[in-house]
Amino acid sequence: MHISTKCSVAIHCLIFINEYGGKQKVTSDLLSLSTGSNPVTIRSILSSLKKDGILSVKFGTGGATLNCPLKEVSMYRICRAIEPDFVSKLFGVHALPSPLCPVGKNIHNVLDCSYQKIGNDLCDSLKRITLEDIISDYYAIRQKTD
Amino acid sequence: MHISTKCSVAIHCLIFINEYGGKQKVTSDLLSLSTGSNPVTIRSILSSLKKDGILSVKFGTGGATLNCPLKEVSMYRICRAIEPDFVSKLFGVHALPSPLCPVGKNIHNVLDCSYQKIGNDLCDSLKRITLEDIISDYYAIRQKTD
DNA sequence: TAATGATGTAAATTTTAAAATTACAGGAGG
DNA sequence: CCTCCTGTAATTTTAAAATTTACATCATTA
Repeated sequence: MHISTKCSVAIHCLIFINEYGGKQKVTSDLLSLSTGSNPVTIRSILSSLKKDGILSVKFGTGGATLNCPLKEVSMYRICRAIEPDFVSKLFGVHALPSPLCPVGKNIHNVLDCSYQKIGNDLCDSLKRITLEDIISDYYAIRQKTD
Repeated sequence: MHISTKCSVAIHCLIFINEYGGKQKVTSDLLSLSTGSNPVTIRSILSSLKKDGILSVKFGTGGATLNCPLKEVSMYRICRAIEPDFVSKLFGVHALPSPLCPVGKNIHNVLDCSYQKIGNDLCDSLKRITLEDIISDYYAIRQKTD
């Protein structure tokens, strides 16, 4: 019910593929080592990103490569690829308010009004950040710490 | 790791208290009936809201009342009262990236850059919605469905 | 053409976080 | 002093996420 850690792992993978995808075969096992998450999880993440056209994975022989200019891959697109209705899962809602109470009867609709506004704002915010920005952050941080 | 359902329950309670707080004694048991969540959960939510000065709860005899003009109670304030570091829990992050990999070594810092921007935007968005807005939504919806 | 090293998925298990429950001490007011 | 309530700790239950296991399938190459 939160924006999944899968999203963080996906970004990790995308940076990795951008960095090493040309030079070597980037497999789910390799990404598993780098991210510390399970190769099956990686494969399911790559599969989602693939369906969205963000990257390609060679079946049989293996290896992932980016499929799309960095600036066209927004965080919104990544989140949506990983979890299509991530917005509606942002806020948890109590499932069983009393239908006998005027507040209980209407609370879901009332909350929806505000949560929809907030969800829209969040999407806008996510659209403003692209993989290009993230990768330039990555280079900036590497320079500082090297 | 998401914005808790406690936040939805808190809003439910605040609407209820605003509506009935003057007329009758609003106890945690009553709110439990209306929300469908446990009285202990309600008490812990009210306790958080109380600490933030949003409402008062009479100890001993019982009953909750609002303590603050509706327009001064933003969703940001509610979320923060319930869960002080809700922003940092918005995005899950994989715990153990490889320190041997240049990407793994830096990924947490890289993600922080973007997640901080998004967190700030979210806070702005939450600050723009107040209990006053929510309660006027409530009245509007009640009129439609009655 | 068989062996190798990948992907793609389904199903079961483990882990983790959230919420409910139980239990009880303590205060206000009739 | 009895009743109804709050405050809070500790335990149990529930639900969601991630890992693990297992295996069918596919391309390359030796």
